[in-house]
Amino acid sequence: MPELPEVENVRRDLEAELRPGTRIAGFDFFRADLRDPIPKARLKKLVGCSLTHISRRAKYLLFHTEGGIILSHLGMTGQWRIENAKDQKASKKSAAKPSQPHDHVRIRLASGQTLVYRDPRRFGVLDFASEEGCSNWNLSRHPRLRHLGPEPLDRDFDGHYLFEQTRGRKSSIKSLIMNQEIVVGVGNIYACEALYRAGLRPQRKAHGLDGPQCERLAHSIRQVLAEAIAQGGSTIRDYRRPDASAGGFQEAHAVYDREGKNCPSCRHPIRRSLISGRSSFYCPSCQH
DNA sequence: CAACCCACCTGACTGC
DNA sequence: TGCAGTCAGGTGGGTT
Repeated sequence: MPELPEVENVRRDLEAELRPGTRIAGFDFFRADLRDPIPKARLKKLVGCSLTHISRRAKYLLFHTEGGIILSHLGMTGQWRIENAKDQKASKKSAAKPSQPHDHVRIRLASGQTLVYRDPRRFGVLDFASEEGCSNWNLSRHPRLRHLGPEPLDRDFDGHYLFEQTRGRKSSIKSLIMNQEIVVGVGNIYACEALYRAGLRPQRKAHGLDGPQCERLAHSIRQVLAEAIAQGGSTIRDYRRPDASAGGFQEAHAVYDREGKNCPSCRHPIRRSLISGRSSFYCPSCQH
């Protein structure tokens, strides 16, 4: 579900809602595992620690506490929401039960707020990401983060870098930009949209792109992600911000999920084809 | 090794 | 109405 813009919006919304420095009062686990087992015992040691801030690396959310870092990946359908004390009063007799189907974990805070993780398909991840008692552990050593490429909005991601990465690569350019070892945060929606903006067909071989094309593509990736962040991300079906509101960027999609509809630029019908098993949308007239 | 296929899960939607 | 089939924003393990 969520790509970089959606995860970044969740991060911002949560951080804006939470009182800084609030302590973790407890955890409620309604599920032993998501994609992988949840390290309940490790997480429970964070009770009493204060939550200092929330950051993001790639599509991972990182909840920083005095006692370590909670790492969260939303998979396809993961959502975080905040319940306030008055919401919980209504369900206080069922405090040990989830308030919605597919609620898997609840983090109770001393402020009275509760962070709730919900994930119907359970493709998400919840992990503990640092050594006990050490909040400055080098996150790049974590097995889940170790192999990640650069952030697309950082300086080290540009056309030159992308050109270097495409050399000798026989995969499609779309698969390449969705490869999190090459560049993080780009999923199916934004890969399609960035390739449209760059005028490149998604099935083009990566090694066939020249320098200026890589320059255009890197620029398009950065641009589309930045715009999507500003619009609150894309809501196709499941994605919700922590306050349950939808994103707005789906209105700006030129090609994604628009098979048969008109290209906003030339009015040709948008086509869909499968690339590595993923639906890929493009304009046969504007993209070459 | 690079590049693919598929499983992992649930729910929504389609067509018969 | 129901039921089978298809598809979905991601990732990683196994296989070509």
